[in-house]
Amino acid sequence: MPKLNSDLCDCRLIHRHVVEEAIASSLHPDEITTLAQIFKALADETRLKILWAVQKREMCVCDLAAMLSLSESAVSHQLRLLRNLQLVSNRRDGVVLYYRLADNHIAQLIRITLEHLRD
Amino acid sequence: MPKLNSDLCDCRLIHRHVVEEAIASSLHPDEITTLAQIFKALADETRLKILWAVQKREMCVCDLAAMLSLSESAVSHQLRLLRNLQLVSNRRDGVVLYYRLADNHIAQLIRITLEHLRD
DNA sequence: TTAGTATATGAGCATATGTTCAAATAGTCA
DNA sequence: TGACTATTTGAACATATGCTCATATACTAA
Repeated sequence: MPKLNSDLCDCRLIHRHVVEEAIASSLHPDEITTLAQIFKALADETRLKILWAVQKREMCVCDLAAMLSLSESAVSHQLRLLRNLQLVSNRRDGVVLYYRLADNHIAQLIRITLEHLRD
Repeated sequence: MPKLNSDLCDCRLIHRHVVEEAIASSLHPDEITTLAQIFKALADETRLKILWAVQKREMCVCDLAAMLSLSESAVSHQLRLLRNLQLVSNRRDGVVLYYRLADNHIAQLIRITLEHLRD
């Protein structure tokens, strides 16, 4: 947990105990980093569309490129990012790589957010 | 809904019906935009910390700055962004502005995501 | 092996983002 | 009114991001 060091902090402190309490109940730095990472993955329209599409059935890179009207290279770059975060996984069938959603939490997260913004 | 125009699309099409089905079940462009916007707001460690802090009790700008070890200007810029998205709201008491979470869905979203990454 | 196909990768580039700094507002209190 | 405080704002700057283009890799089939 981060700790308030009043000697090093030259900020004005209007409500010291509020700040101390906020720091005490703050999230673990690792959790914050991971949270931001997940939300970053979802914070792009191309990636959202990819994740939404491969949630239902697996798709290959050129199909995704056709669907998105984007170059296969652009799609491949985004897939690498999603792969690195283990949000998608792939299966090779000959020359073709089929991508699918690897983490059902993610689809759920998108669906929940969608419901919230609909009401 | 976006529509596949095979005359304009020069992409290779390995599985035409898969692409068409993906396009048919794709999200509305406005929904995609709003989704990305919400996730973008959550895709930054500073903003996550702010949202997490003001969910419990309202805090003023300088308190947040002290908590985050950031300049008040930096915090103010981020608060403006969150205000524009109506994720936080404020209350003035004399010279001091107190910020609080305006949208409980957001805190819920963070909590849900947190639970998911914990297991 | 060789040609061909599907995808991945790296460099480069334009735009977006987060912070700092200096200056502007807005409210308070003498 | 005028000094003071809390916050906002705009410009500037460094870094991050998403795409394109050219090239490399991996597998297939002749």
